[in-house]
Amino acid sequence: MSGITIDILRQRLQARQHKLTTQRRTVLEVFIAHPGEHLSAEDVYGILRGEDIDIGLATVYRSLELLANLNILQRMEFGDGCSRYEIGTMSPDEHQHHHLICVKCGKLLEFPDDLMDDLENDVLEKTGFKVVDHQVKFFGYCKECREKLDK
Amino acid sequence: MSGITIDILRQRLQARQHKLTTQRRTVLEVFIAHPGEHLSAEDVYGILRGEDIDIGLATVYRSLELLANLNILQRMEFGDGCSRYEIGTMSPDEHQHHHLICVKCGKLLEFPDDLMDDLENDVLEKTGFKVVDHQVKFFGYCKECREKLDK
DNA sequence: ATGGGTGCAAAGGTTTTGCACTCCG
DNA sequence: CGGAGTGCAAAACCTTTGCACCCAT
Repeated sequence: MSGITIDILRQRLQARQHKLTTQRRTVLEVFIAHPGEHLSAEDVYGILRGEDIDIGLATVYRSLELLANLNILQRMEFGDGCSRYEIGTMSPDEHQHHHLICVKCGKLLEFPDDLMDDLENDVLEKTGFKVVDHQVKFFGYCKECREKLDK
Repeated sequence: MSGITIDILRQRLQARQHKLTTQRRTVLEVFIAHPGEHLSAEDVYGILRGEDIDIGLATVYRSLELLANLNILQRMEFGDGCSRYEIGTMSPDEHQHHHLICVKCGKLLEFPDDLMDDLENDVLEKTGFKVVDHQVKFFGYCKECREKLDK
């Protein structure tokens, strides 16, 4: 449950004197309707086109960047040549997840985000760097691929 | 101390029946000569050009991809529009580092990689996914930017 | 009404690819 | 020698930008 709503978008846009346009609302709605997916600009564009909603690809790019700046979406790179976005959590306390990437089959799994607090406190104590967010990618072998290897 | 040498490159190339060319050796030497830097293809190309070494940009791209596949280089994205590479550690036991990215000034800091083993064991127990490598990015405010904010 | 936002197309930047030539094994 | 590897330029992508028009506020 992400907790992000159009109302939150409206509030954060207002705080920066930006306008709530149909396009920006629509882009966010795509992410609300596709929870857990890591969508690229082209993905979002395609989904909207499939719903017969007219929007310019450049506008999708601009909306994604804006939504990321508003901390509504989180931008990430999986090395497939394009940026991907995922709906972020509403509060920093809510649990995010790590990404597990199988180097054999390429599958992307998720894992609840825990145990990072100790590490972040350690960073603050030793460097003075105050962590507000993190992104963790694990590379390895998923269960299925490991079972195949064992054979 | 990364421990990666040209000999290791030779070995790993041989294991896959690939050839040790001057270009591949030269690209790796750039990383050996620039420890701790996160170089893009263009960076490597520029460095070699500055040393009057002739190499094609496409070859740099191909070498980087190959070296990453051989687990000699590690590929990473910092959201500046290009892939960057860093020399990897020779053994999984050697210590890597996390990346701290200041969202205010953009500075990139590093932090010794510890405390991840518990998390990786947890992943294995709960999902069957065997982690062999990880990449951690922390976003936040560096010491200098925090001091400026406090004023 | 007015300035920010959009759409389109063109430009920009990174990375990949086709093909003839080179050179490692 | 033979085939993998290289260099070059073109192509393929992803993303950004300029500008005329549109529409939230």
